[in-house]
Amino acid sequence: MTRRAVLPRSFFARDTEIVARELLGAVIECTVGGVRCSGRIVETEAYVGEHDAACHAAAGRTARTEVLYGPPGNAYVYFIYGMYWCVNAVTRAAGLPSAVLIRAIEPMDGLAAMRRRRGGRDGVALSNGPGKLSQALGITGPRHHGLSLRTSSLRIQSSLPVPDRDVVVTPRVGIAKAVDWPLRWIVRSSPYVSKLR
DNA sequence: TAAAGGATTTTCT
DNA sequence: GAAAATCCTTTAC
Repeated sequence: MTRRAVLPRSFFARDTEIVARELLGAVIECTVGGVRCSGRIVETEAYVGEHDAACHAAAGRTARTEVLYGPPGNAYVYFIYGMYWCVNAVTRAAGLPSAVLIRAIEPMDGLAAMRRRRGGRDGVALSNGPGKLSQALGITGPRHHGLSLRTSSLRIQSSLPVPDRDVVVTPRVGIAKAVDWPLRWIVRSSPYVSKLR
């Protein structure tokens, strides 16, 4: 089995845009009930602070956004549209609410479990979206918790960096409040990037 | 291929 | 009470 270093907190304690870029190629892993699933991150999105209209912290410090104000390297997991979960890595420093949403992964380990959780779907439909990959990896509540990405069963590990020529930045999708804020990073060659709108 | 509507619950106004 | 960092199905062109 390939050994990968779990990313240190210092990795996340930097500008959100940089972390979003460098998370491309990293491996996110989640073990539930002894079953380990993982995938290579191919799409991320940065949410930077209270002045970012699309960031949940734009609403200020509330019970929901408390995790965003905590230390970097924690996972901000939230429930959306009454159905789906989304996973973020908290960035910068405590008191500076910001995070990177993991938008798509290429499945690596635990294919059978991912297919089962995704209702028998396969191929890119397995994880080409933030709600899909969370479901495939088995990531669920409690609401907006702050599990450490170093010590919990949900981890992000280093991998080979994705070369610049294979990376593109595009405007955000699906967020009417900040469509002109180009903080969405994707691996151009990956078929798993989410659908453009 | 694109657009529209539904599912379903939390969150903040 | 309205909107939401989504996804899936159905309907229209």
